[in-house]
Amino acid sequence: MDVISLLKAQGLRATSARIALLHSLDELGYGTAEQLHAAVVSQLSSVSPSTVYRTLESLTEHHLVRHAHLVGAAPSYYLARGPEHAHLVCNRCGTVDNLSGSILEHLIDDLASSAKFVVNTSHLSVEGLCEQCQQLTPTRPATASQQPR
Amino acid sequence: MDVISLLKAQGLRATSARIALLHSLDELGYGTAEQLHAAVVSQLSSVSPSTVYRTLESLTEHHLVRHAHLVGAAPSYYLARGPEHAHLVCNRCGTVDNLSGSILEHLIDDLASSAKFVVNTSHLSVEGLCEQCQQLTPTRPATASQQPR
DNA sequence: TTCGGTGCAAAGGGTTTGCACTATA
DNA sequence: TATAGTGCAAACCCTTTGCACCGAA
Repeated sequence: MDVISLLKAQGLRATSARIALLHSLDELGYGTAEQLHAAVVSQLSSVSPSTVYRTLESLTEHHLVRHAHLVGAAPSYYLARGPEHAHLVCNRCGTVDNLSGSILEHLIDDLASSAKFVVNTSHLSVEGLCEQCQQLTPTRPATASQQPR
Repeated sequence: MDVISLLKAQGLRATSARIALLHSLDELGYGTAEQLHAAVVSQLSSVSPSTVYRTLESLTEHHLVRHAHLVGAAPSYYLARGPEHAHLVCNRCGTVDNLSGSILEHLIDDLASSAKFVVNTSHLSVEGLCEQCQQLTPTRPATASQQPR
């Protein structure tokens, strides 16, 4: 990932904090502000939480980053690659999968025709059990997180 | 609504704060802790926020109340009547509709077969535009709330 | 050199907790 | 009367903001 070009193409300065944040997002896939702050600090000590919050806001405005409400209160951020999509969140292992393409379209069409409701795709996240976790536990245990605190 | 019997059936004391909270939930349909606190205070002055939080927790444990993450960070609480269901939330007017029955089942079956994902119904809320709001505005304005602050 | 970006510390808002008091049963 | 429930105030946590300094361009 040429993170520096991405930033410069948006007229943003390629600071070490931003580079580290984009790399963290690339590695983690998804992360809350707190999780990302922890990840950035592990690469680059002494990055303040406020920088992470401000950077996420700025990157979101410049369409390099998007966020979704996956689980719990805090939004999870991710790199904006490709078109907006919905998310499948596993309540057991915390894995996040994209929900897009024909499966998503079918779901949208279905709700439009049966409930007369136009779904806002970018805000859609569906919790449940992924294929692997279905085999492990028929019952749903306490919420697990991909990145435990 | 015989709120007092509901409480006593659960071995809970029928205090004025709890009665007012249950009545507020009945009237509002859905509300965050803050919205419900405002509603309770308007009926019964001097109910502290902490009582509302503790009461919502207690009522949830006793299955009189459920909550969903409808919009934004704070959970919205509602009276637990009937089986658990999903929600359709209009981003424009804030209306919350139940998503249940065959439409919901079809959606669940669809995701199970196409994405091998078992949906957690009670945590599912779908944002978008309700039928009325589709006719008013093709574009999505700033988030409105059913109960503006 | 300039001004976008950052760190620090303080403020802010919503939620939780400890403790003494109240009021239901 | 006993104790579940409450009010108050403080503590808490996450997030935002003001301001002076730093460093990328």
